[in-house]
Amino acid sequence: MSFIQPRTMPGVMELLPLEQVAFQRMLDTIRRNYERFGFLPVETPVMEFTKVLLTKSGGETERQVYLVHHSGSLKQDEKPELALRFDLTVPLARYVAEHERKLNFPFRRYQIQRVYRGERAQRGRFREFYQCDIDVIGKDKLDLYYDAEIPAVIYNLFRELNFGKFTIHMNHRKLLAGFFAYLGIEEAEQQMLVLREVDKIDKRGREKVMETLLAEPFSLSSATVEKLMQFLETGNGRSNSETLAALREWDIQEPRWLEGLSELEQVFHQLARLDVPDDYLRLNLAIARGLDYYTGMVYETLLDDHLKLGSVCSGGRYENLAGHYTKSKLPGVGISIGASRLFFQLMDAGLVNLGQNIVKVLVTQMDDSLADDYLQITAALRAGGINTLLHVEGGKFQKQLKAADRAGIRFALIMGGSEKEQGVVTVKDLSKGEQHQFARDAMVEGINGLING
RNA sequence: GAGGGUGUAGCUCAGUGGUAGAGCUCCGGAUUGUGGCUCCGGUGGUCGAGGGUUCAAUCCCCUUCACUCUCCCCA
Repeated sequence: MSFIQPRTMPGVMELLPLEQVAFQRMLDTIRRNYERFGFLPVETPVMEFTKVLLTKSGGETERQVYLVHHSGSLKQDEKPELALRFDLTVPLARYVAEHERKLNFPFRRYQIQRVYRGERAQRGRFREFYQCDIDVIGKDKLDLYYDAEIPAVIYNLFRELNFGKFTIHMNHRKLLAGFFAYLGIEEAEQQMLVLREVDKIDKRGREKVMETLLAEPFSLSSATVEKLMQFLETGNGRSNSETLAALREWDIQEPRWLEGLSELEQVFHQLARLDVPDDYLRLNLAIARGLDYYTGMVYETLLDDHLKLGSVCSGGRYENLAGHYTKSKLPGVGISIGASRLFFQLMDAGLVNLGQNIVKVLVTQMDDSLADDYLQITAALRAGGINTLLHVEGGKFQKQLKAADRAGIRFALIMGGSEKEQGVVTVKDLSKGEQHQFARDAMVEGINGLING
């Protein structure tokens, strides 16, 4: 008998139970913070009509879309009617356009679901992964306040996620566009290419990037490159307010520049009022976040002690969410956390605590003649809201403790003949090696005290 | 889409032209009511698959599959 090799397709993240517990915790924290800021949950189907998904078509995304058909449906040479979503923004656009009349604007939604991309397998890169998005969508216009609120969400969320110090890097697309126009680089396409090059400074080094920009196909003048670098490095060694002041000194009259600069000033002003400490924020003129549809503020969040992970949360402002589906103009601002990649990388870096089981107590079986008591104790603990497991298999007591320890169960409840006589139970805290005794009728309170204390 | 790398035990990897080892894991034990440490013992591999050279291939050659990395792009 030959077996089929049990394996998953590459590019999916399948976890062991305790890892899953840790991952779930992370998602819970994200959800809790999103809700605290008044975002409402939305879920959309994994599949959408291909027509709906591939509106903007072309380029990288289309190449990565999984098309779907069921076994009876496929007519040869016909593009399947359905496809798997590759992000949550396009489904959101469809959702908002479809339910426009029933939604309250500004519409705030959060969405934590999996998306699918036909990626080449690579470390930390998935074909199926979680995105945790929030967006605020306005009708016709959307107050700049929301652009400030976004970093406030990030700040509160990542504080609670507790991955150490982090920095929210911010930039403004209009400021960039204005500056490029000032440099004489008018075409958006060309700006994108230059920005992409600039984005590689960390990887390739400043000199290399400058060389590239001077050479074909960019062929920028050395004066232009000089100015560009000077601009991009404005924030280096400066506080955010100093950077803003330094930008003012350029004295550029390009309208987009002025608008971007003024918006940045307002956003930083409001962020201070929202109690987001300035050292968690950084006006970084060099970040440009790929996605072309951003038109205003852009955000990237980096963990200070793990810069290699890259941005763990990014997003920005866009002019019109659902132009393909409705006449209404729907500007928005939002962010996305790639939870699967983030979790995977944190696990890789040893930053995920995998020791904690959601099961808190293992009721051990010291004495077979007390089996009925163990059943009652187990039921009582569960009734008291404590996640409890009964080690019905019994066996050597040592092995029972070992089983609890290995499973990451913190407490072992022990009751042998002597406890039975005294009407008490012994609770061993395996994480500390301490033992406590509680009266049978006070054990729930006692254990809860240990869990919370 | 372009270019590299690697396939030997559950995991991480050694190794030799004469059909294989280590560490970790796992299982059992070290006086029968106390885990993690230590010690002892044990399970476990058609050496990715197919073909070729050879008396003989895990090792050499060819093919293939799988995995993986970089670029691209992104979460």
